[in-house]
Amino acid sequence: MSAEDSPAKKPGPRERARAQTIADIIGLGRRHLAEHGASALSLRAIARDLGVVSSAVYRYVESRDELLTLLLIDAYNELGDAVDRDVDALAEGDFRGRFLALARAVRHWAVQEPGSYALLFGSPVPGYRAPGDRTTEPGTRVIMRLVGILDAAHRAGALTAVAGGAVVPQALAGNLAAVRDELGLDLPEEVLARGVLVWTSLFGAVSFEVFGQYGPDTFPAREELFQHQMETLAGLVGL
Amino acid sequence: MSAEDSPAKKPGPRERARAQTIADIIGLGRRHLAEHGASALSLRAIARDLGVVSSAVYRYVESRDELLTLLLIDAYNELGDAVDRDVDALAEGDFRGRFLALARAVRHWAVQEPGSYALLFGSPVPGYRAPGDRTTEPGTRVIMRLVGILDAAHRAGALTAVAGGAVVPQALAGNLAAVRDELGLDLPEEVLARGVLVWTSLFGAVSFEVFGQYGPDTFPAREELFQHQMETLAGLVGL
DNA sequence: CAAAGTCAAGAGCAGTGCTCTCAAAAGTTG
DNA sequence: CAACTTTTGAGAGCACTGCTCTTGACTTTG
Repeated sequence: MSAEDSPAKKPGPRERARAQTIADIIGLGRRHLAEHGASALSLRAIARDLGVVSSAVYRYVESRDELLTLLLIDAYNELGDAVDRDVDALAEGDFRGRFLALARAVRHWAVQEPGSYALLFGSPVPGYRAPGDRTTEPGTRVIMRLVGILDAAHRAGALTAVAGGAVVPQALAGNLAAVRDELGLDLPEEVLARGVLVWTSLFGAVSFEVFGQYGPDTFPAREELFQHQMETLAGLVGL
Repeated sequence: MSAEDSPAKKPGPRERARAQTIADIIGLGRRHLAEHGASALSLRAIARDLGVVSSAVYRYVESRDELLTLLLIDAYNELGDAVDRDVDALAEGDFRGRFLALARAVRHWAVQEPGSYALLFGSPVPGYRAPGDRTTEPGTRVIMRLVGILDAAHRAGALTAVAGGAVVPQALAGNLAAVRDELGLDLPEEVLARGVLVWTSLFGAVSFEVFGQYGPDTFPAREELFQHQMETLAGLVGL
């Protein structure tokens, strides 16, 4: 975090070259991620592609885990940017449209970058634990955006009351209230609970597709399937 | 593949010992899976635990991928058995109860065997592709059971009509009709579509929990959260 | 211009999947 | 029971992995 403690001293030709090399490594890392999967990420292979001996890479990246962290942050931010872009393209008051755009953006990015998606939302990499202080902020951008849409819709009175809501048990209501207070939201527990369900369901649907859980040709109309699922989920929270 | 062409000749002391050794290897494999993750599965480590040199293991398991396949089938069947057990414990006509039991069984097994769960529903293992002819049958047991419950409920007229159903687009309706015919179901497209959503959402919720997507202490009441989510999903399909 | 800092290379350690050869053990058969 | 056949385990070896350490060269800076 406090690596460059001098906020804006002078870039210098050296740090520029160094930053460029690190960026190249991340780029190659993403390619390897997409082609061979997260846990097959090899610093040696990256060094080869970089035209350099393996040990040289350690000058720029502390370890394989460090590279994984860099890729994690990079991927989270790319996903977050993609979501922001598509959501912001719609009117602020178009809550349902914004939710559907968010969902489509997640799916689109995931299908296009299955390796990175697997790193973020797939099985945890065996010996690796993400450093929370650097990954939580980028890692929560999508859910923040999602609850933001819900909250805005609720504040605008645009959420239609949903029927057949099961009661939220005491313990869960407490957790939800804590989340609401921490994020400064205005949503009732029932809506927040359904929002969490929508969140997990969205990624469940995307994961099924990206990880190949559907049969090879059970759902050729995957786009339509996903769209229909998201519309159903939108209805579930009254959007 | 057609190793034992004589269906039921004589077990023989040799094949018995061999089968036992393979069973031991699978058992150790499952332990390693749980402790170090799917892609860190090492035949050499298993050989060590087995008290044998690495090359000896290849006498029993063709390759690392073959062992992965064996573990995959084993895990699918364990999950299937767990689900069957819990579902069958309830009356045939208790459709909603059976669905909730199925969901709880999936979650329970997943939490208890995160390694195996990750192998089945997490990121695909880099160089590995499951042989469909041996894994599809055990791999579809849960969804078969789920649609079975839905179909039975529908045939019994126990599915309450759900409001606000988005229309199922043409292409998707075709896919769903094909699935329905192939499985001999009686469900209308709208219900089947929602059934698929429930399916993916169930595993989305479980994956979030098992893969640690929730913050470390955002939802201490995970049991209640899951239960509430499943009840909401049950309502979604009219159960 | 020389000191300080940075860099790539190479050797080396311990681990991996997998193949091969060879001798011992075990079961099967006459 | 002895001879034969099959199965088994051990060991060496290949190519790969992450990572560390030392060495020599190169660039930037005071």
